[in-house]
Amino acid sequence: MLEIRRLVLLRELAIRGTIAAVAEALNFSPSAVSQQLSLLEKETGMTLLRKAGRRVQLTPQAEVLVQSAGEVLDTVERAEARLQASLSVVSGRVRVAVFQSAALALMPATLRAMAARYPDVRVEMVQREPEEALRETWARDFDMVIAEQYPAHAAPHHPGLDRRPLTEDAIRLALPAVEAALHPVASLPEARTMPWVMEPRGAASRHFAEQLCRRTGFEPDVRYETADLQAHIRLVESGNAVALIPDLVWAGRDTSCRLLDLPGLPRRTIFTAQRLAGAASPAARAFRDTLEEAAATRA
Amino acid sequence: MLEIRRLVLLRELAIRGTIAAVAEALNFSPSAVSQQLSLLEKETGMTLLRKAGRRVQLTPQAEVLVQSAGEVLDTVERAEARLQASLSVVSGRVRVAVFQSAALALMPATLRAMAARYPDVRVEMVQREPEEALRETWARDFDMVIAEQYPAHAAPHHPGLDRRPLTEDAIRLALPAVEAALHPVASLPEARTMPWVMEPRGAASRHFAEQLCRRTGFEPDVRYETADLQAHIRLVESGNAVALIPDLVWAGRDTSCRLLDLPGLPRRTIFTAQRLAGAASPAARAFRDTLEEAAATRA
DNA sequence: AGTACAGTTCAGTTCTTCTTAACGGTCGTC
DNA sequence: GACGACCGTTAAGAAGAACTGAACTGTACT
Repeated sequence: MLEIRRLVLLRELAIRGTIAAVAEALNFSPSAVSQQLSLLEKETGMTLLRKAGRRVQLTPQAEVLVQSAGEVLDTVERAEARLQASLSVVSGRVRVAVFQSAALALMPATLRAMAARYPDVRVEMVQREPEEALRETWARDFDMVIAEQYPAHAAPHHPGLDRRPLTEDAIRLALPAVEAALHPVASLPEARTMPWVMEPRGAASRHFAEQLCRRTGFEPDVRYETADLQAHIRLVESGNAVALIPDLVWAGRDTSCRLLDLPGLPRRTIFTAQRLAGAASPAARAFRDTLEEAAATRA
Repeated sequence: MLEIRRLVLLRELAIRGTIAAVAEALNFSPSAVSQQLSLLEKETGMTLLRKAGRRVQLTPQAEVLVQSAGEVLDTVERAEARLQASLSVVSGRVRVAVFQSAALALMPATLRAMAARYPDVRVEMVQREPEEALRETWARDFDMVIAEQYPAHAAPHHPGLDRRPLTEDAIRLALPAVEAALHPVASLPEARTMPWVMEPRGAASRHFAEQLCRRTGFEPDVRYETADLQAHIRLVESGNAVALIPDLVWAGRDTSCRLLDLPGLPRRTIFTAQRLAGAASPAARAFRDTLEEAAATRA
C-alpha cells in the first residue's frame, strides 16, 4: 500500500513548488524530501517527477496522487474532528490566522470569552495578511482564518474552504485634527494635494485606495508606506498624512483624527474561513461562534 | 496528525477481535501491536482500549476511529486504482479467492485469457471457502472473490462489498452407473437408503443437502464427509455413495456418474464480489470482465 | 490447581528515515 | 561568459521509530 506520509509530501510539493520549499516548511532537509519522493516512485512504479530547469515538475500521474492525498488528509481531519466531537467537553487546538486590525479589535474579547467558556481549547493566533492566510489555511498551516475583503477586490477563492461573513465596516477618510481646523476638508477630492499613507503595493487595501483616488480624479501622493495600520493612525494624528481607514481599526481606541464619511462608498467585509473537512471540529466551531458573537457585540 | 498505520492497526483489531490475531495476520509480535496501540492512545489523548476479561474491547471513541480508518483505506485504494487507470496499459495485481469448483471450472480459461490480453496483470489465486473468502476480501486480504450461494442459504452481506452475479448452475443427484443398472433410481426419495457423501457441517452445501433430504422425508445416511468435491465424484463413480452435485463441477470432465435432474429445485448461484473502493482498479475490472466472459462461454 | 491464552512491559535489536557533506546542473547577473 | 545563487540528487552515517523476545500479570477453561 502507498505510504501516506510520502503522498502528503508529494502534495506539499504540488502546493509549494520546489523540494527546497517543502523541506523548509516541514523542517526537513531537502535531501530527506528528495529521498522520500524517490521511494514513492519506487512504490508506485511510475515516474512522478520530471526535471524542469533547476526545479521539478509533477507528471500527470503525480497530479492524480496529489488529489488523492488531499482526500486522505481531509478524511483524517474529519476523523480527528469526529473524535473530539465524541467527547462531552470541547477541547483541542485552534490555529487562527488574523490580520492586524481584527487581531486588535476582535481577538481580545474573543480570547477572553473562549478561555472562560472552553478552558480546554487552546487558541493559537498568528498575524498574517489575508491572502497569504487563506492560502496557508487551505494548506493546513491554520485551522481558521479571519480575512478582509475590499469592495471590488475579491480575495482568492480556494475550493475546499468554507467562507462565512463575520462583519462589515465602513471605510472613512482620516484627517489630522489640526489640518481640519486650518483647511476644513469636506470631501475626498479636496484631499488630492495632501500626503498619503497607504499599505504597500500588493495589499488589497492599497489597490482599493489608489483606485478610489483615481476614480475621484487624482493620483494620490503616497509619501508613506507601511502595512501597520496603527502607524497610519499615528501619521494622521501627527498631521503628516491622510489615509483611508476602515472603522474596525478604531475599536476600543480614542483618536484625535477627524473621520470623514464618504457617501456611496461600499463597506469592507470581514469573513472567516476554514477547511470544510475541519468543520466538524468542536473547538473550531466554538471559536467561530464566539468570534461571531464578539463581532456582533462590537457593532 | 494521527498516524495512519496505527489507525489501521486499530481497525484490524476491531475486525479480528484480539491483539494476538492482529499480530498474526500482519506478521508482527503481539508486543508490537500493543505498543503501537498505546502510542495511538497517547496521540489522541483518549482511552481507546478497555480490558474485557483477558481480551480488550474498543471504546466508543475507538469505534469512531475505526470507521475513519476504513475511510482512509478506501481513499488510498481509490487512489491506487485511479493511478493505474491513468496508464494506458492495464497492469497491477489482483488477488482472488475462489472456491474449489469455480477454481477448476472457471479459472483455467480465465487465467489463459488474462495472460493473453493483459500480460502486465498478475493474478494471484487462493482457494477459500465462500464465507471466509467474503470476509477476507472485505478485510482487504483479497481484491476479488468468487463465491457460491445455495438456495435459501444467503451468504453474509458485507457493506462496502460490491456483489455481481456470475452464473447459475443446477444441482443434480449423482448416482453410480453400476447402481443405476441394478436398481434404477428415478427420484430423490428412492435414494433414502443409500450412503451419502456430503461436505462437512458448516458448509452451505451441507446445510442445503440435508435440508433437501429432510424435506423429501428422510434423514440421509452421511457416511462420508469431505470438503473436496472431486472426492465426492470419486466416491460416487466407485459406487460407494450418492451425492448432490452442482453442474459446475463437471466442467471439462467426463464422468461415468448418472446425473438425475431434480425438477423444481432452485439453482445455485455463483457471484463475484469486490470492495467498492477497488472498483476503479483497471486490473480488477479486467479480471471480472474476463471471468464473466469465461462463465458465459461455458454455459 | 494447573494449563493455555491474552495482553503488557522492558531491554535490546533492526529497520526506516533523517542529516550532513559533496556534487552536477540551471538560471540570473555583473 | 564566468561567477554566484539556487535546486535537486547521491552516499554514508546518525538518529529515531518500530519490532522482537523474554519475563510477568491476569483471565478462562478443565
